[in-house]
Amino acid sequence: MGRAPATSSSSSRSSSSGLKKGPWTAEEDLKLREYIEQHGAGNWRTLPENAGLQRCGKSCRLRWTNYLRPDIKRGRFSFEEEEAIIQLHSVLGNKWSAIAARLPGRTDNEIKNYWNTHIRKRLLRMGLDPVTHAPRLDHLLGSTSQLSNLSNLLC
DNA sequence: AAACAATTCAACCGCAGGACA
DNA sequence: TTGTCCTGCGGTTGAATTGTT
Repeated sequence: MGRAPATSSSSSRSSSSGLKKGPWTAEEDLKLREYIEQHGAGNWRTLPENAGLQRCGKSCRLRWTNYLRPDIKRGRFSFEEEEAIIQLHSVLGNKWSAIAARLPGRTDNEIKNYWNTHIRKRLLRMGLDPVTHAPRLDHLLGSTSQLSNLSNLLC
């Protein structure tokens, strides 16, 4: 293994190699969409140059898979979808791509974001551990001091 | 209306692993 | 077997948006 990253490690919005970073413009979206519709994705590394984009292939692939793909279902998650995510997460854990594969039209990135911003908090409010889905011990005991007392007893 | 805090989510990074020469 | 290229994944960041005081 071991090679230079495909993209600049700089956090600036345009790398020293001349590649653009940050939010995509409508014009860039159009270029990428039209290119893939005509030629297919093919090689992501060479796609930006062929499509006339000042982006790295990785950025193009991410934009396509998470936003531009025609089969993506946008908008809020339904109650059924949310329940499905919780159920799948209890079995698969943080395997977001595996969960996304079972939810047509949803991307792993979208599910991961939704989990971290909505579902995780909902489970915590319900007194459930978002990792194990089991009732939280500290929540049941009501305070951290009681928890430390318990751990002292166990030692 | 303004300032500040909290939340959301698009986009990034680093790494793992498959394919291939 | 080893090194390189490429793709895909999970975790994280930070700008934009929304809510609260």
